[in-house]
Amino acid sequence: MLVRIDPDSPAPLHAQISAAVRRGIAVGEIAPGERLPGARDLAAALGVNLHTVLRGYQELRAEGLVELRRGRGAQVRPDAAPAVAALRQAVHALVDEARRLGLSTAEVTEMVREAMA
Amino acid sequence: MLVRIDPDSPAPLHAQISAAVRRGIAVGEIAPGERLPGARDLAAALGVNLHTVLRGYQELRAEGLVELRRGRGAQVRPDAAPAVAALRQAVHALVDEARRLGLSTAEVTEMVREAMA
DNA sequence: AGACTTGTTCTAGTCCGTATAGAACAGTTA
DNA sequence: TAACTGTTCTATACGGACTAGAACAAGTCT
Repeated sequence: MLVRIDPDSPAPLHAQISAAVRRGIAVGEIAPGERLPGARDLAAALGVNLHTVLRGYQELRAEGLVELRRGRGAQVRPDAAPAVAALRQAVHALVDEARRLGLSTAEVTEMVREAMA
Repeated sequence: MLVRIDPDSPAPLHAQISAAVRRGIAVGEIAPGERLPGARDLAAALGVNLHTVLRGYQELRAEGLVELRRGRGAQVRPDAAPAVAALRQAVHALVDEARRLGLSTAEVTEMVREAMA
């Protein structure tokens, strides 16, 4: 499991961490039941404080994606997964509307690129 | 034109202001060429500082939705087509969800490219 | 049982973005 | 000219994000 962080991003570090794990689950990089790296280990690897990582993990727990237990660590809940399918569906709806307006692929992807920036 | 603000929202006030105007354009509440309320007036109406409103307006200018000129005020650009604004809003929503999932810009644009093909 | 690991909780401090406030400035309009 | 409107500047206050260190509690492993 790989977690990347951008210190220059306006997004809070804890949000970036939870997003990275969320993405891993959504894409299938992280399987349900799998253990996440220990908070102290990940904090050291990212050059970030322990509490920052814990906060990201706790956000994931609040969403029901992972379980946190002392001694055991953070574990992806067995019933976690979809999300990406829903996103893909939203993309289709968006693309249909864009096509109806006569926008090109380049124009739409550029809008996405701008919005992501 | 009606702009609503929620002081308790975690979203910054300037972002709420620009979002409200963006939505107004998208839904057609605000027509292209129409003038937005003066920054000082809107600030007083919302119980907010002048600079906060101006910042929201400037965000809209950065997106190409409005023009700002001294003495004239804020004016919705003639080419700010409501439909496109609506699509832009949809893109924003999609991008927000994608970001929440931790997807990269490349991954999202690729999903769009596939869907457009 | 005992040692170790891991999340939990607490206090405390720094840093930065948000928002406020006031003032002076520069185009636009009537 | 006079009033209006965005622009720019300085300054202050507040809160969230992040860091830091420590003690604590539940689970794991030998």
